[in-house]
Amino acid sequence: MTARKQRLNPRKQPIQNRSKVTVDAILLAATQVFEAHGYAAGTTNRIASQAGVSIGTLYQYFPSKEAIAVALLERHITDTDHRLHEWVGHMVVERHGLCEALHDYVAGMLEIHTRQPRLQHILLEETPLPERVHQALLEAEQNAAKTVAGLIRLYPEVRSSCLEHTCFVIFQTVESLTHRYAAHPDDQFIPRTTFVDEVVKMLMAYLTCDMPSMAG
Amino acid sequence: MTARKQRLNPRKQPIQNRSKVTVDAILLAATQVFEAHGYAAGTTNRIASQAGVSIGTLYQYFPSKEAIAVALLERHITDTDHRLHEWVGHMVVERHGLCEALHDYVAGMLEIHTRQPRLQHILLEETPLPERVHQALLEAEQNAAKTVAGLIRLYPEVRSSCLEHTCFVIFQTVESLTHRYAAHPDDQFIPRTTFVDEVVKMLMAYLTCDMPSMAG
Amino acid sequence: MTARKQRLNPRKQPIQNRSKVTVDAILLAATQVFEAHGYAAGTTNRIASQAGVSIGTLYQYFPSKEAIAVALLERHITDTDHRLHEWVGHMVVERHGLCEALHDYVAGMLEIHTRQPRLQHILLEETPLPERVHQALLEAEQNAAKTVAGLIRLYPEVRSSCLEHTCFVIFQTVESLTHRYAAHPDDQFIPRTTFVDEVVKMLMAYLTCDMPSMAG
Amino acid sequence: MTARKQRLNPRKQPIQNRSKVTVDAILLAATQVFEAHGYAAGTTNRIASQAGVSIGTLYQYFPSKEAIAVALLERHITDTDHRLHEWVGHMVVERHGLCEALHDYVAGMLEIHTRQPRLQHILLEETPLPERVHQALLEAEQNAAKTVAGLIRLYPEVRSSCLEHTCFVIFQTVESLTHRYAAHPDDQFIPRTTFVDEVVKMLMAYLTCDMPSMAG
DNA sequence: TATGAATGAGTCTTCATTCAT
DNA sequence: CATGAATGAAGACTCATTCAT
Repeated sequence: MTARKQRLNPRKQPIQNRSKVTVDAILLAATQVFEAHGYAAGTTNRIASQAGVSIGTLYQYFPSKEAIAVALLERHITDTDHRLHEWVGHMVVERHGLCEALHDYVAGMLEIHTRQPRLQHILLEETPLPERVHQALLEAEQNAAKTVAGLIRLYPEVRSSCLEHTCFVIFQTVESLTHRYAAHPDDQFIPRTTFVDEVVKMLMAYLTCDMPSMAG
Repeated sequence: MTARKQRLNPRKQPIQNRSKVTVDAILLAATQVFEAHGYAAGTTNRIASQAGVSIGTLYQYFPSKEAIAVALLERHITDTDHRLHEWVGHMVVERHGLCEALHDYVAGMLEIHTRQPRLQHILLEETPLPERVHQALLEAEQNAAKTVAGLIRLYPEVRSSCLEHTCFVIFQTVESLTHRYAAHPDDQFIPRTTFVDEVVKMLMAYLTCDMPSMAG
Repeated sequence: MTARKQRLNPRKQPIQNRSKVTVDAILLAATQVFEAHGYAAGTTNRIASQAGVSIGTLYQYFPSKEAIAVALLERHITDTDHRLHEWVGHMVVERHGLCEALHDYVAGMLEIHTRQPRLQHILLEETPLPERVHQALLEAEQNAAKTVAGLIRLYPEVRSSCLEHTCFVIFQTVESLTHRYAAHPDDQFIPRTTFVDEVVKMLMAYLTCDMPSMAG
Repeated sequence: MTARKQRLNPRKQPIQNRSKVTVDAILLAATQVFEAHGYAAGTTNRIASQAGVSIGTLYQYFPSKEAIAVALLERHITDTDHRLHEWVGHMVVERHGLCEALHDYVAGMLEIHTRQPRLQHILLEETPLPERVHQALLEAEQNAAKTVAGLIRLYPEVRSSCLEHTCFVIFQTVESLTHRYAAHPDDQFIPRTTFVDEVVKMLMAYLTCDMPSMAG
C-alpha cells in the first residue's frame, strides 16, 4: 500500500516524516534557545544551529521568527490540554480522593513549569502575537477550567454556587502560582513540598468550606 | 511678596525641579513604551521621543537602557511597599473585618496591575538585571509577606500553623492572580467584581477553615 | 579531466577563495581608509563600502573594528619579516658590499613606508591593541634587529663592541627615519636620493668608524 | 599710571591675565587628557572639567576641539624652538666639546619625549590639521636644522660636504629615535643610558668620520 | 531542497557644539 | 562672561531575512 509511494521516494524516510523530524528539531531547539536567552536574544541563527540545520532550512519551514513562537505556543496549548485530560482520566480511574487529586494536579503543574520556567512567559508576554493566537489561548484556558470542573463535580464534598467560576479561579491560581514559584524559586524561604501542601490546603478550603459568597 | 525674589530667578521652575521633571518624564515615557512594546522592542529613542526630550538628554540622566529599567523597578518596589503599609494602617485604624480587609487588598492590587499590566513582568522577566536588584526584589516580597502577616495576625478567627508561610502564599496568590487577570482580562468569562469576590472567598477559606496540614 | 568535477561546483571560484577574496578586500579597504582618515575616523561603514561589501559582511569576517586592526598589524609584521629575510638572502647571494647592502635596506624601507606612510603608526599608536599584540610587535622588532645583525656580522669592516645593541639602533634608526620622511616628505628641502645617501653614510660611519664607546 | 585702569576693572587680576590663566589651564588640561586618552577619546568635556572650567567657558576661548590641538601644536613648536636655542647658547657659553654637546642634545630630547610620549604623535598624526599648520611645522623643523647647524659648524672636527643636509638628518634622527624610544621603551632590551650613548656614537661618527658621499 | 554568505535597517550609545539663563 | 542642560548627527555592531548556488 505504501510500498508504491516508497518507490517514488527512495529516501530512507518518507518525505512527510523528514519534514516532521526537521520541524520537531527546530521547535525543540527554539524551546531551548528561548528558554536560555529570551525571545529577543534568541536569534534564528542560534535556533537553526542548535537544531542542526542551516538558517535557510529553518526559513523553509517557518516563514518568520514569529511563526516559530506561534507554533510553539500552539503546541504548548495542545500539550497542556492533553495532560489535563490524562490527569482527569487517571483520577477517575484510580478513584483518588479530592485532596490527592489536587495534590497531583498542583505537583504536576509545578513540575512542568520547573522544566521550562521562562518559556510560557516568553511566548505570552515577549512575543508580539497575532490576535487569533491570543483568542485561542483564552479559549484553551476556559476549556481547561471546564475540564477541571468536570472532575471536581464528581466529589460530593465540594460546595460551590458556581462551579464554572470556582474552577476558573482554581485553574488560574494553580497556573500562576506554580509558574511564579518555578520562575523565582524562593526555596530559602519556603521549601517546595511545603509550598505544594499550602496551595493544596488553600484549594481544599476554597472548595469545601461553607462560606457565604460575599461578606456576611 | 515673592515677586521680587522671583525676578532674580526668572525660571518657571527651580533648577532642582527641572532635572526632576525631566527624569520623571523619561521614567513615565519608559513605563509607557515598555508597557506597549516590551523591553527589547522598547528602544531608547522611542522612550526619549515619547518623553519629549532628545536621546542625548536621556543619556544625561541614565547611563544605559538597563539603568532606566532598574530605576523603574526600584520605584515600583518603593511604591508597592508604601501602598501596602498604607493599606495596613488604614485597616487597623478603621477596624475593618478580615473579609473587608482582604477585599480591599485584592481590589487594590488588581487596580495597580490593571493600570500597568505588563510592566512588572517585563521588568522581572525580560530585563537582564544585576543580581542585587533581584535580591532587593526578593527581600521586598518577603517583607511584604511579613507586613501582611502583621495585619492578619490581629484577627482572632485566623487559624494557621505557620503564619509566615500562610502569608507568603497569600501574598503570592494575590500578586500573581491579579496580575494575570489584569494582563489578560477574561472579562467575557468572569466579570471583575466576581473575580475579586472569588479570590477573597478563597483567601478567607484558607485563613479561617480548620484543615489538617496535609491529607487526613 | 577536471571538467566534470567542475560542473558539480559551477562557482567561478572555489569556496575557500571566495572568503579569502572578501577578507582581502576588507583588509585592503581598511588599509586605505585608516591611511586616509586615521583609526578613530576610519569607520567600519566606510571600510565596508570601500571594500564593496555590506557592513554585515564585514562583521561576518571580523568580530570588531579592533580585530581588523590586529589582522592588519599581524599581516604587516609577517610581511616585514619576509622582506627582511629576503633582503638578507639576496645580499648574501649577491655578495654585495656593506655599503650597497645598507643602501638597499634603507631604500627598501623607505619604499614600504612611502606606500603606506601612516598605517604603521596608526596601528601602533592610535589603536588600543591587546597586550599580546604589543608583545608580538616587540618580539618582531628584536628579531628584526637580530636578522640585521646576522647579515652585518659577515662584513669584516664592521667594528662594534656589542653587535646586538648596534643593530638594534640601526634597525630603529632606519625604521623611524624612513617612516618620518615618508610621512612628511620634505622633498623641497632635501631630495629623496640625497636623504637615502645621507642615512647610509651615517650608518656606515656608525658601523665602521673606530670610536670609543663614550667620551674619550 | 596703571592705577586708573585698575579702577575701571576692579577685579583681582587684570582681564588679560584672567583670560590667559583660563587659556593656560585649558591647554594644560588638553595636554594631559590627550596624553592619557588620545585625540578622539579626549573629549572636550573631559578637557573642560580637568581644567576646572565649564564646557561653555572652553568654547568661549576655543571655537572648536581642533583649535585646541592647533594651539597645543603651536605652543609645542615655540617651546621646542626655545629649548633648542637655549641649548645652543649653553653649549657655546660653556665651551663643551662636540661629544658632550650631542649627548646633552640627545638626552634632552629623550627627556622631553619621555614626559609626553604620545602628545607629539597625537598632534601630528591623529589630528586633522589645516595645511598651514603643517607648513609651519615643516618650517620649524628646517629652522631647527639650521640652528643645530649653527652650533655644529663651530666644531672644527666636523667634516661635512653639506652641513645643512647633515644637520637635517641629525635633527630628524634625534627627533624620531628619541620619540620612538620614549613611546615604546624597550628597556628590557637596551637600557636608556646605553641607548643615548649609542645614538651619540652614531652621530659623532656621522659628523667626524671622513667618508665619501656615496659608494666607493 | 538545503545551504550559508550577503544584506541593511535598526539598536544602543557618544560627544562636539549651542544657547537660554 | 560663565554655565551646563540640551541637542542630534554619527558610529560600532546585531540579526531577521533573502537568494544564488
